[in-house]
Amino acid sequence: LTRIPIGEFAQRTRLSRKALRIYDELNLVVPTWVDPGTGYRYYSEDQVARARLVGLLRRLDMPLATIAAVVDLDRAEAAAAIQTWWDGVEATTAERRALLHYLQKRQQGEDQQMHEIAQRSIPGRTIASVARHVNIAGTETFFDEAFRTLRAAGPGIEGIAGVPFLVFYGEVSDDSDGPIELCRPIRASREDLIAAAEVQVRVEAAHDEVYVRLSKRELSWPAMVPVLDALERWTAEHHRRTAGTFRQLLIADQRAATADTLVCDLTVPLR
Amino acid sequence: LTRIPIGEFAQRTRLSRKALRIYDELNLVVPTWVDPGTGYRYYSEDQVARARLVGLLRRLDMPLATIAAVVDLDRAEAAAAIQTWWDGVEATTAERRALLHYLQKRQQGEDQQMHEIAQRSIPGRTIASVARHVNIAGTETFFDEAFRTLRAAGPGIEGIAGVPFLVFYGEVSDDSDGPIELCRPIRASREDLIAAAEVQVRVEAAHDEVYVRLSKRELSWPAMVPVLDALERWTAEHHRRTAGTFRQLLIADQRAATADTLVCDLTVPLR
DNA sequence: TTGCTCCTCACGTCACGTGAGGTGGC
DNA sequence: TTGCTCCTCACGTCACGTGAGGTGGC
Repeated sequence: LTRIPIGEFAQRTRLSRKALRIYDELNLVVPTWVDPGTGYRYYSEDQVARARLVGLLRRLDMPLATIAAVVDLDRAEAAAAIQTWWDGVEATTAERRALLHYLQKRQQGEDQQMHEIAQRSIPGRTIASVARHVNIAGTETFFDEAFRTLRAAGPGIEGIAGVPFLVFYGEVSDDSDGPIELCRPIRASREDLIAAAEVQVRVEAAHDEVYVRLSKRELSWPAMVPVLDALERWTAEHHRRTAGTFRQLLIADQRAATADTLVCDLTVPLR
Repeated sequence: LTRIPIGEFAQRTRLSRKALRIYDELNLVVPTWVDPGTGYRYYSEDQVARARLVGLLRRLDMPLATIAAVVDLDRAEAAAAIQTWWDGVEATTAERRALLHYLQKRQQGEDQQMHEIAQRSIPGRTIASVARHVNIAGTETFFDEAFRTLRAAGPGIEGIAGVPFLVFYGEVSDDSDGPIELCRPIRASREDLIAAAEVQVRVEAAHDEVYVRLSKRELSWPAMVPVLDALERWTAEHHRRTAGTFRQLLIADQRAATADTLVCDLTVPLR
């Protein structure tokens, strides 16, 4: 039945008053009693442990939203949730580290050309596509849905004229949703298609493209940066210029693939 | 003499327009020509590389201020600056990792009592002190200056009655400056002191304190959290209550110490 | 009664994303 | 002339720090 005012509670938990007020608002650490007249917050002794845990997780830089989920789980579940979150942090750090090593090697002039880059001609063709704005979390779902939509609307197996591909028109990341398009080259004319509002049909002109074949592992974001740089360099060295954003030709099922399976051609169209 | 508008430049560098406008404002990547009538930004071919480097460093999560410093250095210096920055990132990650392991062990009930905690009585005494608000970066300087101030104003060697100590009244971190106080127990009365505006003299009442002896390594921030928790637990188990914030008794010179030298008593006063 | 603690706005931080509302260029 | 690109505000994000201006409690 101790009634601890916010200042003392802040000292005991090594949190700031401001932080405590925010945690109150977010229902993370709610004072056991608030004076209705003055708005003064009073905490109890047994809230110290919870507040400290929150503070400790913040020191790990865990977002408050994640903390809110974690602190209401039981021991074992909480431990698992924390571990899962931290694995993500370590994975991100590993990717950054890899990108740093690439940068350092490049700065030293070690132009490690690990990828075999080539050029090929793409004939003019008709393309059926489904486009949408998605962020990273939504790509998987988009992919499934778009594929189903195209299959339902499409001209059937005999009308398919090539490997499906994704076009990325803007940046797709954690906190930004770029326009993305799933495309399928077809033999059919517009009339063969079952009407579906989402499906667009257009004719793509003949053009050249540079490409490189990538494994599932190399398809993650930071890992792709050096590859795109290499494609650009190759293009410049061959006195060509790129036209538009890059594409991913889906040459194998990603779901069934291991990290080293070659699943995709990364492609940039040329003028 | 290519005149690339912002949209095309954004595509080629895989940066957003918004980002490019910000980099322009910060003089990080400035368009070679801006139409004075319309404000349209036009970039040139040779800016692509610089813009890409900025984008790559941003992917590593380097702050724009650091990037601004890095991109204007030559190869070798830039490489060194990047490495220094990254070392800091890795150090922070290592500290977080250590704190996580502490948390995980604690949750599993493994109450690893690595530190020997004890209690002792402090007699009432007179204290001369210098206080200031500092953030992490300023502590070193504060320490030097405060020590010199105290020595200049103080009663001389024969008047000193104990080890100097630091009191932390608030949180001291990267982006917050807490009030911090360097204290020196003295035998002298107020009259013995040379007047110095910054120096305060006060009488501290007799009290008990819990303490633990720490090495230089254990004195870093996240590493201290478990130790403070342990002091709190010890206090509760012995049916005492803490009074105020913690202190660091400076029992050895930190500068000359190796990571394992015991340099400090971490102390919490009791009621 | 005097300080001290507490309260609630409100603004700044950092690097952008996302409209709104408007104009220039092909 | 119609779209498309570009422009400049302005607000939101995240977890607070830092006053300002005001009131309650011992």
